[in-house]
Amino acid sequence: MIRALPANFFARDPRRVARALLGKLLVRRRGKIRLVGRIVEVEAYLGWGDAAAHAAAGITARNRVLFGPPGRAYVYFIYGVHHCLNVSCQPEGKAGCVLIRALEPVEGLAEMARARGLPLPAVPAGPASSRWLRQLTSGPARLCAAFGITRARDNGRDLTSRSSRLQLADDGYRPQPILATPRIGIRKAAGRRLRFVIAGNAFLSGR
DNA sequence: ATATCGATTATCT
DNA sequence: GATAATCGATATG
Repeated sequence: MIRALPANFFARDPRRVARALLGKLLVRRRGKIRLVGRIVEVEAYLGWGDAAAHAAAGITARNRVLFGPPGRAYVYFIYGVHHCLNVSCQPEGKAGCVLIRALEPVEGLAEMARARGLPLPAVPAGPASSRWLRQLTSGPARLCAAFGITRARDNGRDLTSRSSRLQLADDGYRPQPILATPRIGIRKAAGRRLRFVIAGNAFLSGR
């Protein structure tokens, strides 16, 4: 039994949402195909007093989703190449979000591989294929590619509605322990420990 | 094993 | 005109 997370789940401080999102599922429905990944790494970006957050300079054409209702997809394009997925937090009018940084692939692996431009593995199991599995969704831009998430397609999308093609869902899994570390790839506010991971999980981004 | 670099564009100064 | 919440390729020890 899996159940979409309701809007009120996201209507609070991004730090609490971030921790609560670990172990939840990202689900993309495309006709008969279903893509599913378990969230293992996230970062919180605050609406106020966080120099690294896109919301820091106030509302702009790009970041306006952050100031809207909770539980919406904020998708941005970066380095001229990549997309990244966030979910808006806090009640409407107050900014904040959580960046989804890594997933453990659960369902639709062949579709994800195709979307990533990766060849199917010659061997379906064993340590050789764990490297291949890690390539699929271990990174914020990788998971967007695997799930076909783009700004044009998904920015502003309601992730909480029953009919949404893209959802965040709970299947009852409760991870632990959770580790807090500094966020990745930012220059400002680099010391704050607002990255949260499932400790020891094999599908975290980076080294 | 780690380090550096290029890609390519939206956004903001 | 500079910068960026990244990735993958290439170079080097």
